[in-house]
Amino acid sequence: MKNNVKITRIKNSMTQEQLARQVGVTRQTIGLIEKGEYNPSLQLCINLAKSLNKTLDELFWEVDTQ
Amino acid sequence: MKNNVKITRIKNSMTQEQLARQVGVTRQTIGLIEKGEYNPSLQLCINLAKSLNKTLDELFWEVDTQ
DNA sequence: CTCTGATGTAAGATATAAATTACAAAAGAA
DNA sequence: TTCTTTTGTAATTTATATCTTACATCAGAG
Repeated sequence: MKNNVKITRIKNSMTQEQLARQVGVTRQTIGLIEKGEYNPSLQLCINLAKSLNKTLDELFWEVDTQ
Repeated sequence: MKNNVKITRIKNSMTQEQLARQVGVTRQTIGLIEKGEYNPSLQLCINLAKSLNKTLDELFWEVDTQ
């Protein structure tokens, strides 16, 4: 469940708390997603992508190989 | 939760049952996802994309506007 | 018409994403 | 050093995705 959420969030100079509020979840949920320990819902992934100005593919598609 | 799963599955000449087995869920789950009534997990979306030879964006990103 | 494969859908059970609360541990600013 | 912000993480609870079983429906083949 590796992804580019953490690196993208930091590039956007956002805290976990700020991102969490924008997408409507808690800071802990963001932390676990960044750590790769959650299997988030599609809707949350879409909200994350929009908040970070990325697409689903850029955040979650074949992250290991890029 | 609109998506392109159903049209892509039909283009690939697959039944719900065949797709379900490939991605490791039940036929009912595929049916509900195609109907837009589920908010599937990211891992399931990735499995669907790989089984259908598409990316996440092609199946789930801004489906309403394309 | 019947028969079969494919699909729609519903009820109840289970698994797990996500919330809530809480506390500890970093890291930076003063 | 202390103070504050940010992050890591754990326990418990809640919400919901998914499974299981089941039955109805629909389309096509015979």
